[in-house]
Order: sequence, then structure tokens, then C-alpha cells
Amino acid sequence: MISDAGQMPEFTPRQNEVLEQALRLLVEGGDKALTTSGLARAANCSKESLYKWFGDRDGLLAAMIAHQASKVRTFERGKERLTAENLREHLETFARDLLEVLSGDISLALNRLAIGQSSRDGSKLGKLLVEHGRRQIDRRAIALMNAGKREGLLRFDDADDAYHTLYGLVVSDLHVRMLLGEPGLKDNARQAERAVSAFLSLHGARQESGEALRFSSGR
Amino acid sequence: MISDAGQMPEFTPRQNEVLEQALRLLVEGGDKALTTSGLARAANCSKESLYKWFGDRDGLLAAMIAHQASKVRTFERGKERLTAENLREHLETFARDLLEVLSGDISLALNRLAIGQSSRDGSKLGKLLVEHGRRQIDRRAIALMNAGKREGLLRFDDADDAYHTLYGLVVSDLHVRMLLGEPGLKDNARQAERAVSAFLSLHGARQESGEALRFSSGR
DNA sequence: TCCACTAGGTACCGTACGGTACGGTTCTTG
DNA sequence: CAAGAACCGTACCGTACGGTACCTAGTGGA
Repeated sequence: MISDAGQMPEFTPRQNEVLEQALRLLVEGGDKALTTSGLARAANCSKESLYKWFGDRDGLLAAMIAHQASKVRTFERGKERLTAENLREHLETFARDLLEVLSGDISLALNRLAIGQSSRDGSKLGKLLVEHGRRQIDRRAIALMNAGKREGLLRFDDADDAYHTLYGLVVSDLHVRMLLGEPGLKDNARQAERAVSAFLSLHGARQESGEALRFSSGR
Repeated sequence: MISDAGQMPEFTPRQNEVLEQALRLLVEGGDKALTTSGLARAANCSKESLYKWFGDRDGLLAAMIAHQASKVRTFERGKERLTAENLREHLETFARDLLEVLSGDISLALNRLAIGQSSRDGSKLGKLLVEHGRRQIDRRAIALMNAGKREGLLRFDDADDAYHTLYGLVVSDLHVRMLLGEPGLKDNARQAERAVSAFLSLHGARQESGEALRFSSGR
């Protein structure tokens, strides 16, 4: 393992510029549109430079993931003490952020790319994507879970399990459907509300379950 | 809507044989391994026949989806009256079946294929996949939902919403992770149990919620 | 002024794909 | 048995990709 603490694996401004164009091509035209020739043309650089910088096409793809991950920085929760309303607010914000990230153009394009490659490269890209992209979101949520438990606001045995329950309630099959090409939700906030209400019914300490079930109409 | 009642869009035995080989190639080597030449060689047929039968490559892919869908027939629920234990059993069976289907080699390969193509064909394959593959499973689950509500065993406003809640609890992010190349769960049955318990805590009529939360350890 | 270095532009190579054409073979059908 | 369709095997075509080689234009330091 190479140290990933700093931002050592970053690239020169010129290279970031090229990677940005690569992402643009990928978003617009998918896998097939991201060719070395096309990228060289779009980014006004030479193919030779591409190969010098990134090694080969796989190296370019990995660099794109790293580049994209370096743009998305996770926000830290403030240090105020958690209350019930506070926790609910944080959970809903997390849920909205999660839906926002998953439905983003670049996220979808990169996930499609990694899924397409997973059959032939032993899921190298998939691992990269999960490692760089999801780990941070997971950590933030699990930290929130544990904080809630410490304050006596949440009940669960295993934070990971509880987090995956929340994840399932928030996302359901939406991610796969979007990957398949369906448009996303009209109202992420509403979905976030419903999911968090259900989650608190399951794992919340106080009885907020009664009203939660009244929230179920639109989809 | 075209009638999908009969099995009109089926193919000749020879063609089914070829489609079976095509699925095998796709599962083993992914998108890239499914070439017209490779398929002709593997299936001992000529490329000309492939083009005569399926039109072009996209037609072949669509035919593969239809063929696979025709193999998976959904089971109908028996007509006995639903009880609480009965319902739980049916829900768990459904959850296990769902996990089984989603983690199947062929299902994963077809989903990967459709996701890879979704950038360039306007999600034509994705629509086909959802339509042929998922609709039946969805219908079975929603029928179960409504039956449970009719018997006073489940509480919800919208059956579709309730179903998606169950789906999220059962699958969480597992499907996407498997699509990215991660191995599936060790124990589908355990996951099904936990998900159904949580679901009944949310939407069950009787108070089975207390013990449900004790089921949360392995993942 | 010269020189080493970086990077852009372009031509090129081998390969492999999707799709078509054609001769030979097997199977159906009257 | 004979005519015709269906089909197999293979050769072929145009294209486009990943990757390499070569040449040119700046640029900064001594």
C-alpha cells in the first residue's frame, strides 16, 4: 500500500486539465467515446503525452477516478452535542448528500465504466472506485451512527449493519436504475425524509415511529 | 403495449442453443468476449445466420435478454389464507429469491452489459432488462403486499412505496457492489431474515418489532 | 548563444471488430 | 429422387482502436 494520506498522487495543473476533459468525454459519450485519440484532440495534447503521464488506458481511467475523488471532499460534522432533532437533521442531510452524489453525472459515468470493466480486469477499477469514493461517505455515516448511540439516541448492535439499513432505505434500487439509464428522482429531499423516518422507527431510541408511517405516498 | 401473455417471441431450438452459448460467453468474458465471430465459433453456426436471425449485434443482445427472461418463470403464491407467520414466511422466501436472482452469474452479466451500453443506446437495453426481468418479481411482491394489507397484517398507504422499502432493506448496496465485482453474501437467508424483520417492524400490524432489533450482527 | 527538456502534431502499425459475400453441405418437401 | 431452402465455414472489407515513433516548437538555465 502506498500512503494515501496527503495529496501526493495529484497531478500537474495541465494533467488535471486533461483529466477534466477525459471526464467530460466519458460523461457525454460513455466508454466508447473515451479514446486516446479523441482525448488528445479534445484536450489539445498529444497521445504520446497521455502515455507518458498515465502509462496506458487503464492508468488513465485510474487517474480519472483519483482526480474525481480529490475534488469531492467530505464535510466534517460540527462538534455540537447531538440532540434528537439534531440527529434527524444530520441524517437527512447525509441522505440528501448521498442521493445527490449517486445521481451525479460523473459518478454515474465512472460507475458505469467500472462496472463495464469489472468483467475483464478483475474489478480493479471497481475496488478503486469503492475505495476512493465510497469509503469517506461510509465513514462519515458510521461516525454519525456511533455518536448517536453514544448519546443514547440510537439503538443497534453493529454500526455497519445499521448504516447499511439506512443506505438501503435511502437508495433502494434507485442507484441501479439510474445506472441503467432511468432518470433520477424528482425530489431527493422527500425521499431522504421518508428514509430517515423509517430508520429512526427501527433504530431510534424515542418513539417517533407512529408518525413515520403516515409519510408514504409519492415516489 | 404488446401482448406478452403467450410465448410468442420465442426462438427455434437451434436459436435458443445459440443464445445459450452467447450467455455463456458473456458470463465468462464480459462484453468484449461476446463477438459475432466468437459466438459463431462457439455455437458452431455461421455469422450470416446470426445476422439473419437477430438483425445486428443489438438485436442479439435483446434476444439474449428475452431468452433469459423466458427461462425464469415466477412462481405463484398458493391460495391458502394468509396468517402472520405465513406472511413472514412468504416475505422471507421472496427476499431469498430476490437475492438469489440478483447474485446469479447471468443476471449480473446482463446487467453489466446493459449498464455499459446505457451511455450510447439511450438505455434501450436497460429498459428491456427492467421490463422483462424485474417487472414479474415486482408484481409478485406487490401482490403479496396487497394481500397482506387486505388481511389486516400489513399497514401502508402505497404498495409500491412499501415494496421499495422492503427491496432496500433486502438488497441495500449489495447489487451495485456485486456489479462492481465484489463477491456476494455468504448467507442470503440470514440477510433475508433481518430485512423481513425490519420490514415488519415498519409495516406489520402486530408488534413484532421488539425482537427484530436483536437480529443484527453478521454481515 | 547553445543545449537539454518538455510537450504538441501527425503519421503509422498491428489488430480486431461488425457486417457482407460466396461456395459447399445438409435438410426439407413435393 | 430432385429442387430448393436453410445453414455452415471461411474469406473478405472497411473502419477504428490502442499504442509507438518521429519530428517540431517552445522554454529555461548556463
